[in-house]
Amino acid sequence: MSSVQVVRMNEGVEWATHTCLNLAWLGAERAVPAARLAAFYELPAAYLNKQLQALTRANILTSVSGPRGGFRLAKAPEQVTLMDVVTAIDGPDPAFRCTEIRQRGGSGEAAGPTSAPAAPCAIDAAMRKAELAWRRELAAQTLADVIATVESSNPGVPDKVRRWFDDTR
Amino acid sequence: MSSVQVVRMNEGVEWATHTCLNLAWLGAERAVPAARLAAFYELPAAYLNKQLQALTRANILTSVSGPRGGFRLAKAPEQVTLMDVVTAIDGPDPAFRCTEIRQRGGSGEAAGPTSAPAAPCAIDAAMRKAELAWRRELAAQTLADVIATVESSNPGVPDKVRRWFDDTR
DNA sequence: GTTAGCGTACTCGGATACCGGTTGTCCGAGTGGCAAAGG
DNA sequence: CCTTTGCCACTCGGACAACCGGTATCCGAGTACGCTAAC
Repeated sequence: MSSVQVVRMNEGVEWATHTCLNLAWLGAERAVPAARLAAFYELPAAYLNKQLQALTRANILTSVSGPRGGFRLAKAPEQVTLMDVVTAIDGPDPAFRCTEIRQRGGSGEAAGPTSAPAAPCAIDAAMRKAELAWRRELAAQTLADVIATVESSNPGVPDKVRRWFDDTR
Repeated sequence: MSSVQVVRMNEGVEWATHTCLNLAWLGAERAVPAARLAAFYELPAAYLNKQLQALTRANILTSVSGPRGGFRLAKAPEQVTLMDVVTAIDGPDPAFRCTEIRQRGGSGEAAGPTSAPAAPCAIDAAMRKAELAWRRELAAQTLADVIATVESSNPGVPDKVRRWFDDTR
């Protein structure tokens, strides 16, 4: 009843990040269709396609249409931060939106000339500060960092990925 | 089209926090009904009531029924962090939920005995790290800190609040 | 005058509808490759 | 054998529907106050 998990982040973020990792392991030479990328994780292809389009708009991937087409990384993994990916999928807006309710009702009118430039909302500032820390932490981690972590704790993964995408040619 | 602001936080967080500030300025002696607290910001009373119930469940407020009833702060403002408020309203679950898609499809079966205890998901770890920074920042700010900020940049506010709640007795 | 009892009005609390947005799906536009035909 | 040309299959891209969770609302349970009436 009370556990309503509201701050939920878009689920496509997980898909997009994993897919970016796979694309990095496969190299930026050949393009991989969305359908194949989706099949690797048994995801709905059309919906993953939607996420990849968002990544393309954000210049994280490049897309090429037609046969032999697909997606590939637009930059080196060192150049793409997790913040970039999250922003591309989840949008650029902050989680906490100050709607300035303090200006309404009781506090608003009674203060004579409303023109008094109210100081910035302290609550908004505090929330913004916390979100900034979150963004800074996300921006500090690149795809290359995540790749390094995976390869160190699970060295076989890159080969396995390459093998799978080659076999099911 | 692309700007879909997905990570949005529950709007009630703003209402709840502002209301907590007002309750702090009014003192913890008398209880204030949800209807009056809502009227101050011209908010829908029944819905704010819902948020205040959540704060009560989290032991941030105490509620008393009947005439002369209402809500009051359960602790000193120094004892309540913004993290407490956000958790009470938005729920305790993290924004990023790792669904472990990496276990499915191509990577899952082919690795012989699936029993191999896969290392923790690196993406999940990175996201969790960022969220931890966010939580730490929220936990570092108490209601008292926010109050101090407001009173320093806008000294008249506390009196104005008290006056309004006294006048509309 | 005092006190016990009752009615009433006010408040929280949870159960109940409504709506916007994420999730999921589909079809059209564009493009490169392949094959066949002609030189 | 080489070149050209037309067709076709494959891919992205954005438009369309469905389901879920936040938004908003309402009515019932409980309580303290105030009034009345009896002692």
